Amino acid sequence: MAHLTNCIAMMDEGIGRVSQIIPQMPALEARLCRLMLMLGDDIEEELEFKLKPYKLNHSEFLTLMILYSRPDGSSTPGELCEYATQGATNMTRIANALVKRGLITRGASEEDRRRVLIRITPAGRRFVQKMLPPMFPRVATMFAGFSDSDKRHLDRLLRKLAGNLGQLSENRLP
Amino acid sequence: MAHLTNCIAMMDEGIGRVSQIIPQMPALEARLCRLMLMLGDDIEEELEFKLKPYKLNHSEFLTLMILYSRPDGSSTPGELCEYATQGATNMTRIANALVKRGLITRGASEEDRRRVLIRITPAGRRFVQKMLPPMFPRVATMFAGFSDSDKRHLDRLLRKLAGNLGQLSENRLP
DNA sequence: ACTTTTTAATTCACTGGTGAAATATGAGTC
DNA sequence: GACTCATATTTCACCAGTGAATTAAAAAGT
Repeated sequence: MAHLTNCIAMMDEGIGRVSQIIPQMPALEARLCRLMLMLGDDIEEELEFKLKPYKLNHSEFLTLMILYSRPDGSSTPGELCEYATQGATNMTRIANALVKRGLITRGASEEDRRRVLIRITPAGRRFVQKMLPPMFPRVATMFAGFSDSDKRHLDRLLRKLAGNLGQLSENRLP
Repeated sequence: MAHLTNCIAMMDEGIGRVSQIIPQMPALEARLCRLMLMLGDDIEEELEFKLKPYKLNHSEFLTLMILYSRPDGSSTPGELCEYATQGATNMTRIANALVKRGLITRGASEEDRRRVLIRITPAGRRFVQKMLPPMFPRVATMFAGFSDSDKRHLDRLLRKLAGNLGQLSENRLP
């Protein structure tokens, strides 16, 4: 049997038993939470698998895609940290790796000399255009059997969840 | 504005622009995929935040919870790897950490002497019972504003997605 | 104008997690 | 019953990511 299915079955039983011992637990919500975590991990694994032939990891890929999606193909480490949800430390490493492969360039900013300007190269663009299409079939397969309304529903529910999570994370910072 | 919301807005724009350049991209599916990844990361972050006061990380917590949820409170490293989706190497480290804190015990199995028997201690059970309830409010808040039907729908869609992902990961192993 | 504070990026030391090899036991087979 | 083969765990060397300190430049306060 598929590993994921197996884990989910085990999780269902486990949460069932725990909520018998501790009845005030929000069992349904905890289940949804665990499901989101498991699926997130599994999608990440799937993604890393598809990236392996290109010798990229998730965060390098994401960084490159953000640059690719920019009208001017450029950004700064700080901004990339924000959108790739990475620490500045790690962004330094990511940029090092991508520069070494000639997919991006790094140069000093003219206006603000503390800043570094990161720009995707023509080679970087070609690389993205070559590697992206082979990933499409598997992405499409992930949602096989989903009707249009299923997809819309899922999108709506996930964004709603995102709103709540956003509030939670704001409450914990200050 | 909340970081997550910001990232999602940026992702929407980015995918929009990329799918103009590469129209055969399954844009809606890619969006759902990215949403799942972002939310998964964010929920993980939220979880780790709640675990920090107890000096546990996600995988240690999950391992402890699996043991707690077992009728006999015991398992083996191999089985825990399977259900916590961890490599054997890391399970050794996790077990070391939990043994050192007196939350589990590790002993040789009688029947099969290759195996190691891991068992939650009374102290481990007390620890779980003390740390779990304070997490409930935030879990409940995650799904604030979700009707019962929303939750059922989300559960159904996530399990459907899990089924598809299970197939994908089977196809890539052999 | 000059000191203080803030912001951007990097470096360093560390934690968490992985793959490959080592160790040890059990199972199958001739 | 010795000989492969498979299974369970651990050890070792490495990769990815983080927090704290560092460097450098800009902005704000006086």
